Amino acid sequence: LEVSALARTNGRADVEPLIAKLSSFAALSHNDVRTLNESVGSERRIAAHQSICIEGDAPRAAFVMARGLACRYRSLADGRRQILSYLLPGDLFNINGFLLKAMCYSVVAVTSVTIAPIERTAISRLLAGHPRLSAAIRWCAQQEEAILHERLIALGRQNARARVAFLFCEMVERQRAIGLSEDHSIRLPLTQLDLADTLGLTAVHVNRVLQEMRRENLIRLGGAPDAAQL
Amino acid sequence: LEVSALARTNGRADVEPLIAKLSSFAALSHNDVRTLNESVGSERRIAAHQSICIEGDAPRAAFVMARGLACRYRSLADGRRQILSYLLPGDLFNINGFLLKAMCYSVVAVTSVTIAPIERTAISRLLAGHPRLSAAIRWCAQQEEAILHERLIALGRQNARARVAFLFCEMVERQRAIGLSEDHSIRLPLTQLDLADTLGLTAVHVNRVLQEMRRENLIRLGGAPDAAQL
DNA sequence: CGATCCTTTGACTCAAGTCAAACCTAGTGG
DNA sequence: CCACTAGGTTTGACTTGAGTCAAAGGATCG
Repeated sequence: LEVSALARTNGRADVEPLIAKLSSFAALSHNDVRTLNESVGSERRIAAHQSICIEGDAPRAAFVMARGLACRYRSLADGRRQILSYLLPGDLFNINGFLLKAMCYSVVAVTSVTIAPIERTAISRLLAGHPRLSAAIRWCAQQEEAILHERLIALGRQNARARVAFLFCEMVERQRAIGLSEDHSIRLPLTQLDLADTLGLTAVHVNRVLQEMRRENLIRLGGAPDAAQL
Repeated sequence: LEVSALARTNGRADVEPLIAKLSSFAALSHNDVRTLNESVGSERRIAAHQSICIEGDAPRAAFVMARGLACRYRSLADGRRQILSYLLPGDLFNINGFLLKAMCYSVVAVTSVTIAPIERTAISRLLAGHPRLSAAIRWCAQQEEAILHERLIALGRQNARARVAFLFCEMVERQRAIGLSEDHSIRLPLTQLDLADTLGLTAVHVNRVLQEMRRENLIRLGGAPDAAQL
């Protein structure tokens, strides 16, 4: 919010990843694409570890992720937190946020992130007047729900090893889907504490599981040090 | 909304609970109510423990819960299962189901249940042509997402006691919201195994927690034996 | 009067948490 | 350049909440 000084251009933001994602549901018309482009405001840059919105705030706008990695989380009274989901380029969030009085979770940038706001009126126009876009967006929501379900199953019924494996697979699949990975290696700029807060574990235990997996050559951590972000 | 009293026609199903729920988001017009009534088909009765839909099936129709208690769940390869959410009267499900090729969870009736189908075409008509209804339905979806988030936090970061407490509170609140409970006592026709499958625990451990809570008079299990269902 | 689910109990195990210290960067600023 | 920090990662020793197994009691219902 404060960091937005660096906002890229005067013009509209990059909705390329979103278009790519929606297209994999149904081919969008030229008109659909134009509508999308006109719906988003000028993009905003947010530095890593900066809050994007905070639990309890009144919902201000919806956003499209253009670049980077962010996560939704809730923090508990005792200081622990639970990460609820990750936002990758192309993800929409808070589309229905205006219907509630307050955000019930926080969103923070994990890496440096660029987002493109979508105004309330643009959302209404889009959902009401563009059946195909509207369906595509509902399709995204269904997918997010499915991911939440998967995570619930992981936390409820899988041990630490399986949870870690599951999260890695999710991230690989999602990054492949939006063209951020060609093979099975991804950039995953999360700390072990982040993983722990996602998977309902402690950082110490995540560490042990990761070492085990490395020892078995199930995963390979490679610090490709090129700073290219997500 | 007394309007709906006259809606109990011969053919159509009882959408009273749904109307009540949507109304708590925004007052519905006479027209909205009529539309809802016309959107649902004739109601179907489903006996306890009968499947309503099965993971992998092609989505057939959306439903409104009219009476009873149902749950969505996924079963794992090793026979265990995870319950994802409960459906109470007034809850919609599978509204966006048509957008995926296959159901990714199963739904089963916990008690005897009556549901009212909504055809695909009715959904489209409703979402496209009735902004207020459409918003109300999106609002419901937001609430469901919030419940999923709560459950995720419970499974990820709370111990058994807190998970049980959380689930009971959720059910009390939800039943009060739709007028199924006046005080803080509810009908919760779940076995301890159901609770375990919801909370990521074992039935044995749920049993121990429940006993502890009873000993401390935090809860009181009362077999009010009148067979009145949800 | 079995048969079938649930619930309870007890003894034992184990996956994951806790605590605490050491180690490793990468970044900062003198 | 180098000490100084501050996150993040490892390690080891110990604890504990929840799972497992197995058997015994209720209910409920043809």
